[in-house]
Amino acid sequence: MKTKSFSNMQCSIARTLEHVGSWWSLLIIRDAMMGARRFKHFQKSLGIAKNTLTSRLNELVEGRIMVRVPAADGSKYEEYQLTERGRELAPVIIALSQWGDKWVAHEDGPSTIITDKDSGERLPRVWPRRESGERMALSEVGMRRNTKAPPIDWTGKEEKIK
Amino acid sequence: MKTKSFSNMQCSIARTLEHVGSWWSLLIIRDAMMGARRFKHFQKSLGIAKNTLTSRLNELVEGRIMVRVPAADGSKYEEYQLTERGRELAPVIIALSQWGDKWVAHEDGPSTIITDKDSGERLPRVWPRRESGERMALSEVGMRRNTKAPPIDWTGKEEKIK
DNA sequence: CCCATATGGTCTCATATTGCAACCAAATAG
DNA sequence: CTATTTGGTTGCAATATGAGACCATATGGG
Repeated sequence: MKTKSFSNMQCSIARTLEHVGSWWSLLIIRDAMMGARRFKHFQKSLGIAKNTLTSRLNELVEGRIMVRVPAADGSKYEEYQLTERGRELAPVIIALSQWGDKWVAHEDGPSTIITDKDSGERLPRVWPRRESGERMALSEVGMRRNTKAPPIDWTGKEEKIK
Repeated sequence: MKTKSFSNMQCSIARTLEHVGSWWSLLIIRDAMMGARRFKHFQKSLGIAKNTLTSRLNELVEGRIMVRVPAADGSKYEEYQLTERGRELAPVIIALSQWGDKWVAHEDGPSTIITDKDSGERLPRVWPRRESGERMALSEVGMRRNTKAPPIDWTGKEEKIK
Protein backbone atom coordinates (compact mmCIF):
# COMPACT_ATOMS: atom_id res chain seq x y z
CA MET A 1 0.00 0.00 0.00
CA LYS A 2 2.01 2.87 -1.18
CA THR A 3 -1.17 4.80 -1.37
CA LYS A 4 -1.90 7.23 1.31
CA SER A 5 -2.81 10.31 -0.61
CA PHE A 6 -1.47 13.71 0.35
CA SER A 7 -3.96 15.55 -1.80
CA ASN A 8 -6.42 16.27 0.97
CA MET A 9 -3.75 17.89 3.08
CA GLN A 10 -3.72 21.63 3.22
CA CYS A 11 0.05 21.87 3.25
CA SER A 12 1.47 23.05 -0.06
CA ILE A 13 4.48 20.82 0.26
CA ALA A 14 2.32 17.75 0.62
CA ARG A 15 0.13 18.89 -2.25
CA THR A 16 3.14 19.35 -4.46
CA LEU A 17 4.56 15.98 -3.54
CA GLU A 18 1.24 14.48 -4.52
CA HIS A 19 2.20 15.52 -8.06
CA VAL A 20 5.92 14.94 -8.14
CA GLY A 21 6.65 12.82 -5.10
CA SER A 22 6.82 9.39 -6.67
CA TRP A 23 10.17 7.85 -7.17
CA TRP A 24 10.67 8.66 -10.83
CA SER A 25 8.65 11.81 -11.36
CA LEU A 26 11.34 14.37 -10.65
CA LEU A 27 13.88 12.47 -12.72
CA ILE A 28 11.49 12.43 -15.63
CA ILE A 29 11.05 16.17 -15.25
CA ARG A 30 14.80 16.60 -15.05
CA ASP A 31 15.21 14.69 -18.31
CA ALA A 32 12.49 16.76 -19.92
CA MET A 33 14.37 19.89 -18.90
CA MET A 34 17.44 18.44 -20.54
CA GLY A 35 15.66 17.89 -23.80
CA ALA A 36 14.01 14.49 -23.55
CA ARG A 37 10.70 14.38 -25.38
CA ARG A 38 9.93 10.89 -26.48
CA PHE A 39 8.98 7.81 -24.49
CA LYS A 40 12.18 6.08 -25.53
CA HIS A 41 14.31 8.98 -24.32
CA PHE A 42 13.03 8.68 -20.79
CA GLN A 43 13.16 4.93 -20.86
CA LYS A 44 16.76 4.78 -21.98
CA SER A 45 17.97 7.58 -19.79
CA LEU A 46 16.37 6.23 -16.64
CA GLY A 47 16.38 2.49 -17.10
CA ILE A 48 12.83 2.54 -15.77
CA ALA A 49 10.37 -0.27 -16.41
CA LYS A 50 8.07 0.55 -19.30
CA ASN A 51 4.83 0.08 -17.45
CA THR A 52 6.05 2.29 -14.63
CA LEU A 53 7.15 4.93 -17.09
CA THR A 54 3.73 4.79 -18.68
CA SER A 55 2.10 5.36 -15.29
CA ARG A 56 4.37 8.20 -14.29
CA LEU A 57 3.97 9.99 -17.62
CA ASN A 58 0.21 9.63 -17.41
CA GLU A 59 0.23 11.04 -13.90
CA LEU A 60 2.32 13.99 -15.00
CA VAL A 61 0.00 14.63 -17.91
CA GLU A 62 -3.06 14.38 -15.67
CA GLY A 63 -1.40 16.81 -13.27
CA ARG A 64 -0.82 19.15 -16.22
CA ILE A 65 2.90 19.17 -15.56
CA MET A 66 3.45 17.71 -19.00
CA VAL A 67 1.38 17.59 -22.16
CA ARG A 68 1.31 15.17 -25.01
CA VAL A 69 1.81 17.03 -28.25
CA PRO A 70 2.17 15.98 -31.88
CA ALA A 71 5.80 15.34 -32.69
CA ALA A 72 7.72 18.37 -33.86
CA ASP A 73 9.42 16.42 -36.64
CA GLY A 74 6.22 15.25 -38.28
CA SER A 75 6.41 11.76 -36.83
CA LYS A 76 3.09 10.18 -35.94
CA TYR A 77 4.32 9.42 -32.45
CA GLU A 78 3.49 11.97 -29.82
CA GLU A 79 5.96 13.82 -27.67
CA TYR A 80 5.88 14.79 -24.02
CA GLN A 81 6.49 18.41 -23.21
CA LEU A 82 6.71 20.36 -19.99
CA THR A 83 3.99 22.92 -19.41
CA GLU A 84 4.72 26.22 -17.70
CA ARG A 85 3.58 24.56 -14.51
CA GLY A 86 6.19 21.92 -15.12
CA ARG A 87 8.94 24.32 -16.08
CA GLU A 88 8.36 26.22 -12.86
CA LEU A 89 9.56 23.18 -10.98
CA ALA A 90 13.04 24.24 -12.05
CA PRO A 91 13.85 25.76 -8.65
CA VAL A 92 13.05 22.44 -7.00
CA ILE A 93 15.20 20.53 -9.45
CA ILE A 94 18.06 22.99 -9.13
CA ALA A 95 17.88 22.96 -5.34
CA LEU A 96 17.97 19.16 -5.30
CA SER A 97 20.87 19.13 -7.71
CA GLN A 98 22.91 21.67 -5.77
CA TRP A 99 22.28 19.94 -2.47
CA GLY A 100 23.50 16.71 -4.03
CA ASP A 101 26.58 18.42 -5.47
CA LYS A 102 27.51 19.62 -2.03
CA TRP A 103 26.59 16.71 0.20
CA VAL A 104 26.48 13.47 -1.73
CA ALA A 105 28.52 14.03 -4.86
CA HIS A 106 29.69 11.15 -7.00
CA GLU A 107 33.44 10.61 -6.98
CA ASP A 108 33.67 11.68 -10.64
CA GLY A 109 31.67 14.80 -9.87
CA PRO A 110 28.12 15.46 -10.95
CA SER A 111 27.03 14.33 -14.40
CA THR A 112 25.36 17.65 -15.10
CA ILE A 113 26.15 21.18 -14.08
CA ILE A 114 23.48 23.83 -13.94
CA THR A 115 24.68 27.01 -15.52
CA ASP A 116 23.90 30.54 -16.52
CA LYS A 117 23.56 30.20 -20.28
CA ASP A 118 25.02 33.66 -20.85
CA SER A 119 28.23 33.24 -18.94
CA GLY A 120 28.44 29.46 -18.98
CA GLU A 121 29.27 29.70 -15.29
CA ARG A 122 27.87 27.44 -12.63
CA LEU A 123 24.76 28.95 -11.09
CA PRO A 124 25.00 30.30 -7.55
CA ARG A 125 23.08 28.30 -5.03
CA VAL A 126 19.32 28.64 -5.10
CA TRP A 127 18.67 30.01 -1.65
CA PRO A 128 16.13 32.03 0.32
CA ARG A 129 16.66 35.73 -0.26
CA ARG A 130 15.05 38.99 0.66
CA GLU A 131 13.30 41.19 -1.87
CA SER A 132 16.58 43.03 -2.23
CA GLY A 133 18.21 39.86 -3.52
CA GLU A 134 20.33 39.51 -0.41
CA ARG A 135 20.90 35.96 0.73
CA MET A 136 19.36 35.04 4.05
CA ALA A 137 20.68 32.81 6.80
CA LEU A 138 18.47 29.77 7.28
CA SER A 139 17.90 30.88 10.84
CA GLU A 140 16.20 33.98 9.43
CA VAL A 141 13.57 31.94 7.67
CA GLY A 142 10.34 31.46 9.58
CA MET A 143 7.19 29.47 9.09
CA ARG A 144 3.93 31.05 10.10
CA ARG A 145 0.64 29.22 10.33
CA ASN A 146 -2.23 30.36 8.22
CA THR A 147 -5.00 31.67 10.44
CA LYS A 148 -7.43 29.36 8.72
CA ALA A 149 -5.33 26.33 9.56
CA PRO A 150 -5.48 24.65 12.95
CA PRO A 151 -2.54 25.67 15.12
CA ILE A 152 0.26 23.27 15.81
CA ASP A 153 0.66 22.00 19.33
CA TRP A 154 3.46 19.46 19.37
CA THR A 155 2.89 18.61 22.98
CA GLY A 156 -0.82 18.01 22.80
CA LYS A 157 -2.62 14.71 22.51
CA GLU A 158 -5.47 15.99 20.37
CA GLU A 159 -6.52 15.23 16.82
CA LYS A 160 -4.29 15.10 13.81
CA ILE A 161 -2.79 18.24 12.51
CA LYS A 162 -2.71 18.94 8.84
CA MET B 1 9.47 -3.57 -6.03
CA LYS B 2 9.73 0.02 -5.13
CA THR B 3 13.41 -0.55 -4.96
CA LYS B 4 15.50 0.43 -7.85
CA SER B 5 18.29 2.34 -6.23
CA PHE B 6 19.42 5.68 -7.59
CA SER B 7 22.60 5.69 -5.54
CA ASN B 8 24.85 4.42 -8.28
CA MET B 9 23.72 7.15 -10.63
CA GLN B 10 26.11 10.01 -11.15
CA CYS B 11 23.35 12.60 -11.33
CA SER B 12 23.15 14.73 -8.19
CA ILE B 13 19.39 14.95 -8.40
CA ALA B 14 19.08 11.18 -8.38
CA ARG B 15 21.60 10.91 -5.57
CA THR B 16 19.66 13.42 -3.52
CA LEU B 17 16.39 11.66 -4.16
CA GLU B 18 18.00 8.49 -2.92
CA HIS B 19 18.07 10.22 0.47
CA VAL B 20 14.83 12.17 0.48
CA GLY B 21 12.84 10.72 -2.39
CA SER B 22 10.54 8.40 -0.50
CA TRP B 23 7.00 9.43 0.05
CA TRP B 24 7.27 10.68 3.59
CA SER B 25 10.85 11.84 3.89
CA LEU B 26 10.38 15.44 2.85
CA LEU B 27 7.28 15.82 4.99
CA ILE B 28 9.21 14.54 7.98
CA ILE B 29 11.93 17.09 7.24
CA ARG B 30 9.31 19.80 6.89
CA ASP B 31 7.88 18.92 10.29
CA ALA B 32 11.35 18.91 11.79
CA MET B 33 11.88 22.39 10.39
CA MET B 34 8.64 23.41 12.06
CA GLY B 35 9.77 22.16 15.43
CA ALA B 36 8.86 18.49 15.57
CA ARG B 37 11.39 16.47 17.52
CA ARG B 38 9.78 13.39 18.96
CA PHE B 39 8.50 10.25 17.31
CA LYS B 40 4.97 11.08 18.42
CA HIS B 41 5.15 14.55 16.85
CA PHE B 42 5.80 13.15 13.41
CA GLN B 43 3.34 10.39 13.85
CA LYS B 44 0.51 12.67 14.84
CA SER B 45 1.28 15.37 12.35
CA LEU B 46 1.55 13.01 9.42
CA GLY B 47 -0.82 10.20 10.24
CA ILE B 48 1.86 7.84 9.01
CA ALA B 49 1.97 4.18 10.03
CA LYS B 50 4.39 3.65 12.88
CA ASN B 51 6.47 1.03 11.17
CA THR B 52 6.86 3.21 8.12
CA LEU B 53 7.81 6.17 10.28
CA THR B 54 10.43 4.04 12.00
CA SER B 55 11.90 3.09 8.63
CA ARG B 56 11.94 6.64 7.29
CA LEU B 57 13.50 8.06 10.44
CA ASN B 58 16.16 5.36 10.40
CA GLU B 59 16.92 6.12 6.76
CA LEU B 60 17.23 9.81 7.51
CA VAL B 61 19.52 9.10 10.43
CA GLU B 62 21.64 6.74 8.33
CA GLY B 63 21.83 9.40 5.66
CA ARG B 64 22.98 11.85 8.34
CA ILE B 65 20.12 14.19 7.55
CA MET B 66 18.88 13.75 11.09
CA VAL B 67 20.51 12.63 14.32
CA ARG B 68 19.12 11.02 17.39
CA VAL B 69 20.03 13.08 20.43
CA PRO B 70 19.21 12.86 24.12
CA ALA B 71 16.04 14.77 24.85
CA ALA B 72 16.56 18.42 25.67
CA ASP B 73 14.10 18.30 28.57
CA GLY B 74 15.86 15.49 30.40
CA SER B 75 13.43 12.80 29.29
CA LYS B 76 14.94 9.41 28.67
CA TYR B 77 13.37 9.28 25.26
CA GLU B 78 15.56 10.44 22.43
CA GLU B 79 14.76 13.22 20.01
CA TYR B 80 15.32 13.56 16.30
CA GLN B 81 17.14 16.64 15.11
CA LEU B 82 18.10 17.96 11.70
CA THR B 83 21.82 18.11 10.98
CA GLU B 84 23.30 20.93 8.94
CA ARG B 85 23.01 18.62 5.97
CA GLY B 86 19.33 18.35 6.73
CA ARG B 87 18.80 22.03 7.36
CA GLU B 88 20.34 22.79 3.99
CA LEU B 89 17.41 21.06 2.37
CA ALA B 90 15.44 24.19 3.21
CA PRO B 91 15.68 25.56 -0.35
CA VAL B 92 14.12 22.35 -1.64
CA ILE B 93 11.32 22.51 0.90
CA ILE B 94 10.69 26.18 0.25
CA ALA B 95 10.68 25.66 -3.51
CA LEU B 96 8.17 22.84 -3.19
CA SER B 97 6.01 24.89 -0.89
CA GLN B 98 6.00 27.94 -3.12
CA TRP B 99 5.26 25.91 -6.22
CA GLY B 100 2.32 24.37 -4.40
CA ASP B 101 1.09 27.79 -3.26
CA LYS B 102 1.03 28.96 -6.83
CA TRP B 103 -0.20 25.94 -8.72
CA VAL B 104 -2.13 23.58 -6.49
CA ALA B 105 -3.22 25.63 -3.51
CA HIS B 106 -5.89 24.39 -1.13
CA GLU B 107 -9.11 26.38 -1.23
CA ASP B 108 -8.46 27.69 2.29
CA GLY B 109 -4.97 28.72 1.29
CA PRO B 110 -1.77 27.05 2.44
CA SER B 111 -1.55 25.84 6.02
CA THR B 112 1.88 27.35 6.44
CA ILE B 113 3.50 30.44 5.05
CA ILE B 114 7.23 30.75 4.74
CA THR B 115 8.41 34.11 5.97
CA ASP B 116 11.29 36.39 6.66
CA LYS B 117 11.46 36.28 10.46
CA ASP B 118 12.56 39.90 10.63
CA SER B 119 9.77 41.44 8.66
CA GLY B 120 7.19 38.71 9.05
CA GLU B 121 6.59 39.07 5.33
CA ARG B 122 6.14 36.21 2.94
CA LEU B 123 9.43 35.21 1.40
CA PRO B 124 9.99 36.03 -2.27
CA ARG B 125 10.09 33.03 -4.50
CA VAL B 126 13.21 30.90 -4.36
CA TRP B 127 14.46 31.20 -7.91
CA PRO B 128 17.63 30.92 -9.98
CA ARG B 129 19.62 34.15 -9.77
CA ARG B 130 22.91 35.51 -10.96
CA GLU B 131 25.75 36.30 -8.58
CA SER B 132 24.43 39.83 -8.50
CA GLY B 133 21.20 38.59 -6.96
CA GLU B 134 19.24 39.40 -10.11
CA ARG B 135 16.47 36.95 -10.91
CA MET B 136 16.95 34.93 -14.07
CA ALA B 137 14.43 33.81 -16.63
CA LEU B 138 14.14 30.05 -16.75
CA SER B 139 15.16 30.17 -20.38
CA GLU B 140 18.49 31.58 -19.24
CA VAL B 141 19.28 28.51 -17.17
CA GLY B 142 21.36 25.88 -18.92
CA MET B 143 22.54 22.40 -18.13
CA ARG B 144 26.02 21.41 -19.16
CA ARG B 145 27.34 17.89 -19.11
CA ASN B 146 30.36 17.13 -17.02
CA THR B 147 33.26 16.12 -19.27
CA LYS B 148 33.71 12.97 -17.22
CA ALA B 149 30.13 11.93 -17.81
CA PRO B 150 29.02 10.22 -21.00
CA PRO B 151 27.37 12.68 -23.36
CA ILE B 152 23.66 12.58 -23.93
CA ASP B 153 22.42 11.54 -27.32
CA TRP B 154 18.66 11.38 -27.20
CA THR B 155 18.46 10.05 -30.71
CA GLY B 156 20.96 7.25 -30.34
CA LYS B 157 20.25 3.62 -29.68
CA GLU B 158 23.32 2.92 -27.58
CA GLU B 159 23.70 1.97 -23.92
CA LYS B 160 21.95 3.54 -21.03
CA ILE B 161 22.76 7.02 -20.01
CA LYS B 162 22.71 7.80 -16.37
C1' DC C 1 5.77 3.84 45.72
C1' DC C 2 1.97 1.98 42.60
C1' DC C 3 -0.83 1.84 38.84
C1' DA C 4 -2.66 3.69 34.48
C1' DT C 5 -1.40 5.50 30.46
C1' DA C 6 1.90 7.21 26.96
C1' DT C 7 5.75 6.33 24.10
C1' DG C 8 8.46 4.12 20.83
C1' DG C 9 8.88 0.43 18.77
C1' DT C 10 8.32 -4.64 16.53
C1' DC C 11 5.57 -8.32 14.17
C1' DT C 12 2.12 -10.17 11.08
C1' DC C 13 -1.03 -9.83 7.56
C1' DA C 14 -3.58 -7.97 3.50
C1' DT C 15 -2.98 -5.10 -0.24
C1' DA C 16 -0.66 -1.87 -3.53
C1' DT C 17 3.25 -0.83 -6.35
C1' DT C 18 7.28 -1.98 -8.89
C1' DG C 19 10.33 -4.56 -11.98
C1' DC C 20 10.83 -7.92 -15.41
C1' DA C 21 9.78 -10.42 -19.35
C1' DA C 22 6.72 -11.64 -22.92
C1' DC C 23 3.77 -10.03 -26.23
C1' DC C 24 1.55 -6.89 -29.66
C1' DA C 25 0.00 -3.34 -33.08
C1' DA C 26 1.36 0.63 -35.40
C1' DA C 27 5.17 3.37 -37.24
C1' DT C 28 9.49 3.76 -39.37
C1' DA C 29 13.76 2.43 -41.76
C1' DG C 30 16.25 0.25 -45.37
C1' DC D 1 8.00 -4.96 -48.53
C1' DT D 2 10.30 -6.75 -44.73
C1' DA D 3 12.84 -6.03 -40.40
C1' DT D 4 13.21 -3.28 -36.68
C1' DT D 5 11.76 0.31 -33.50
C1' DT D 6 8.43 2.46 -30.75
C1' DG D 7 5.03 2.75 -27.41
C1' DG D 8 2.63 0.49 -25.10
C1' DT D 9 -0.25 -3.76 -22.30
C1' DT D 10 -0.49 -7.98 -19.59
C1' DG D 11 0.82 -11.41 -16.12
C1' DC D 12 3.77 -12.77 -12.51
C1' DA D 13 6.98 -12.49 -8.67
C1' DA D 14 9.25 -9.49 -5.38
C1' DT D 15 8.85 -5.70 -2.30
C1' DA D 16 6.93 -1.76 0.37
C1' DT D 17 3.12 0.20 2.84
C1' DG D 18 -0.83 0.61 6.14
C1' DA D 19 -3.41 -1.18 9.81
C1' DG D 20 -3.61 -3.19 13.90
C1' DA D 21 -2.02 -6.33 17.61
C1' DC D 22 1.38 -6.61 20.87
C1' DC D 23 5.21 -5.29 24.10
C1' DA D 24 8.86 -3.23 27.13
C1' DT D 25 10.14 0.95 29.03
C1' DA D 26 8.98 5.73 30.62
C1' DT D 27 6.18 8.97 32.67
C1' DG D 28 2.41 11.00 35.39
C1' DG D 29 -1.00 11.18 39.14
C1' DG D 30 -2.20 10.07 43.58
